[in-house]
Amino acid sequence: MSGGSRAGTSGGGRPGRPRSAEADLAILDATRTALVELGWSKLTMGDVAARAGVAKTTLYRRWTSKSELVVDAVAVLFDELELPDRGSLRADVEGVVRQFAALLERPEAKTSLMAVVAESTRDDALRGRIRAAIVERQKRLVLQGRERAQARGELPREPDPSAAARHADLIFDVIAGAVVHRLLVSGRPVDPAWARDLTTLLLGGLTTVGQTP
Amino acid sequence: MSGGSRAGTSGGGRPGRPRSAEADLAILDATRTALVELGWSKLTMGDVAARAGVAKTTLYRRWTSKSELVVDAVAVLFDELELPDRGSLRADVEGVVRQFAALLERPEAKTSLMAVVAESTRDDALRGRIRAAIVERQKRLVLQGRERAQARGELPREPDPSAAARHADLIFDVIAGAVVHRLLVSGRPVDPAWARDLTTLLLGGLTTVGQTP
Amino acid sequence: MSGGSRAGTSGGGRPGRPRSAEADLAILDATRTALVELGWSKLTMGDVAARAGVAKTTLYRRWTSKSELVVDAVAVLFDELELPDRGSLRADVEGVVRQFAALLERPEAKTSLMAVVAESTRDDALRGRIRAAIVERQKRLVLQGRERAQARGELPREPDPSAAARHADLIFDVIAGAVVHRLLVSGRPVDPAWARDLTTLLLGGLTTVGQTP
Amino acid sequence: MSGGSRAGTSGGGRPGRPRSAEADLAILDATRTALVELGWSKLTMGDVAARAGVAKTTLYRRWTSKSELVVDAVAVLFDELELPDRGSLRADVEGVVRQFAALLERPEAKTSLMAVVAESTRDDALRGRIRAAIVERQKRLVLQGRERAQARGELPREPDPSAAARHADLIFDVIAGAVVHRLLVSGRPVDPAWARDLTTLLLGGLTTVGQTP
DNA sequence: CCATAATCGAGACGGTACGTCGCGTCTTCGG
DNA sequence: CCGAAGACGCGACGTACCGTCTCGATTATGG
Repeated sequence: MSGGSRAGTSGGGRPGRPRSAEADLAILDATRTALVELGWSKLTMGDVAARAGVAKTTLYRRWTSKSELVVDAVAVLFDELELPDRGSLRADVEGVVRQFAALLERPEAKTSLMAVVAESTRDDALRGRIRAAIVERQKRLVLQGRERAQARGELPREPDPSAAARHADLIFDVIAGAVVHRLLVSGRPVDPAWARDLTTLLLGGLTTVGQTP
Repeated sequence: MSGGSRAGTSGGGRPGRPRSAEADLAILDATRTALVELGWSKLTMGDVAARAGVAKTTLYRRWTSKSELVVDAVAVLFDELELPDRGSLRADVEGVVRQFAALLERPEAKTSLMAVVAESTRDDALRGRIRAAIVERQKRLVLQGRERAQARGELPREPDPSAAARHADLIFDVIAGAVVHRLLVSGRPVDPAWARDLTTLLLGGLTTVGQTP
Repeated sequence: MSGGSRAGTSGGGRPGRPRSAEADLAILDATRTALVELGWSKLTMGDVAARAGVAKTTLYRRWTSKSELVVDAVAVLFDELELPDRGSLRADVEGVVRQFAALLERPEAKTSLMAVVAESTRDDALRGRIRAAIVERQKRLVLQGRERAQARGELPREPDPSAAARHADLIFDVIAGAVVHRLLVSGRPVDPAWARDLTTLLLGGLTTVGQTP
Repeated sequence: MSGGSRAGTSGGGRPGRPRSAEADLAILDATRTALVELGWSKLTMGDVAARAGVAKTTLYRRWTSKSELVVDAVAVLFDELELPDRGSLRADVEGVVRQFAALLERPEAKTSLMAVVAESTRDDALRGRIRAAIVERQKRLVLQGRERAQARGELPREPDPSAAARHADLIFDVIAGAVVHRLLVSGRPVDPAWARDLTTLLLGGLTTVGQTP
């Protein structure tokens, strides 16, 4: 979780005292709590360490920067994303929209997501971490929704895989981007009416896009 | 510009030495330069002041935080946005998409925009400043494009003004959101093909949305 | 008072608006008040100006530094020093001791005297101002006391004027120095017993010194 | 030395990295050097830190104000004070006078002593620090001189201990006060003639005072 | 009766230093 | 080797005063 580099628990193990797994959890918990309380810019490594009842050293041994720590702390929220089958493409799309919105309205996510994205414009490693921990988890829903719609016959199967990827990327950027923009830039809620309108726009556009290779 | 709080042209001018207009310009210039060089997180108030040949106090007298300063410094970039009439709704939409993208690929904008949005999740005054200085300037293009399309007869005139506003907001969130997400989150360029695809999706969806009040 | 450089009121007077005499008094008053409240190190020029209801410019036009201002503000306290004839050398000496002490126990004086002396170790102009405004006023009492004692026949007249000056200087340094040291360094009060003891010591020593030219 | 608050030699030493003793010495050295170069009022904490090759925080961790730092830095000068037995009371007294004077003519001392005394009029903790670090070291010489004179039979032993203390305090205030006043207020040197005159006055007065309980 | 000129208040200006905060590293001790 | 504790060098923060400089508005004298 923290870096994917833990030695396996079995098989000898390296010498010396092993790292405390409790510490990891305590730190990530503390990070989320502090994010809600303080927001991104007031959050400090020292404060997180203190809340977690852990020394700063322990923290830096696992995460080298605030950004990486926050990405990992927030990532778990995106594990909750799931796409229950609602029976129709329209219902599924609307479900995705609302799940994205629900997640982004949680203060931990709202406060930190834009901030780490901003940081990542100058830090490729961070960008990779964000993609792996967050973006791909979101994208999975879009892909899953398309798969179902195709199984239902609501959408044709795209024979060209690269075109298929292009379309999925576009849909994803539109859904995620529109929701984020609505919430954080326009500063207005994602209410049912707006979710429905966005869905309608997407469904209307989907066919058109599909037809123009 | 700096605060919108000048005493106004009438009256007799308030007592004391007036603020230096040169300083304002020098500071905003210095801010943009420093943003390009250092990025948001390495940018410091003291550095900006030094570059502008100005005392730190002069800077704090006008802007109370880095965020506000950067918003004002970046705002002028968004004044350049214009919508030349390209003859058709499709061409105009694509033009808007590419202008947004071109702006967001400038390092001053890319680095700072997400950061100030992140800050604004905890600061309503900042949110307002962003809206006034940046968002409204972008939205204007969308409104102007619709107006032209209606004049050309490509789009029907929406009789209900609140529905009209809702639709315009949606279109704006989709365009701006998708472009931002593509560039900063997905980390891929807004090339002509993608711009065309997004435009196709929007045009396909526009009619659908319009029909469902 | 402020600089001794005013052109005489009569005989033309220079052009332009004359300086406000009220301002001078208000400033010196404000200085004393602020000294009592804040002490030397917390006293600021801006604060004095504000208390006096005067612009900083007005203040700097008259005094170039905090030290000079404070010397002038405190000087008037030393004008009150007087030596009523108490009928005997012993009584007069004790009177001088107690007057010095009474003055130095006033907070304006206590706080500022040592401070300006400290400043004067690096500033000859200030040293001169202190001597003229404060030290000479104190010394006058010692000279006057000796004069009376000589008139009474309690002390012989010293024929050599330079020896006379030397002795007076010594006595003065001893009285003033001992009182200051007692109050500010040792931090103990100049009570009647101590004043009597010092006087006794001085009277005992006076004859001895006088005899060794 | 730095604050007298070390945990003591017993126990086990408190947790965490211990404070650097080198830093303490470097800071006090730097303070003395800077005092000579700049004087009290131009001395800044930042400058001292830089000279000592130390961070400002390290400095503030040990001393909370310029005054306290300077007291500790100057205190070591007063450790050098010693009273070699010169064979007679007169010679010993004159020795004390000249040692005080020699010390006060060193620029570190001259510049700072009055300043910290001035500060101490508003700060009891500082006053205590001054007394412990400086005044008591001086006073020791006076007590030692009296002891020797009594051993030699030049002075009677005072049976009443409180009267003995009172007399010693008086002598000390007179010597130290007179020397300080001569040097810093009157601004004249403590030359041999003046030292002899002061000594004569003291010796003449000593007997008198002793006789009046 | 106006021109000249120094004053006044106000407050912005370029600076310097402040004392604090957070960073990320290091040094200690104990487990 | 880990972990807590905490000192360390560093760099930025935002504030306080400094002493100077415009401003417009007074208030004198002198032509």
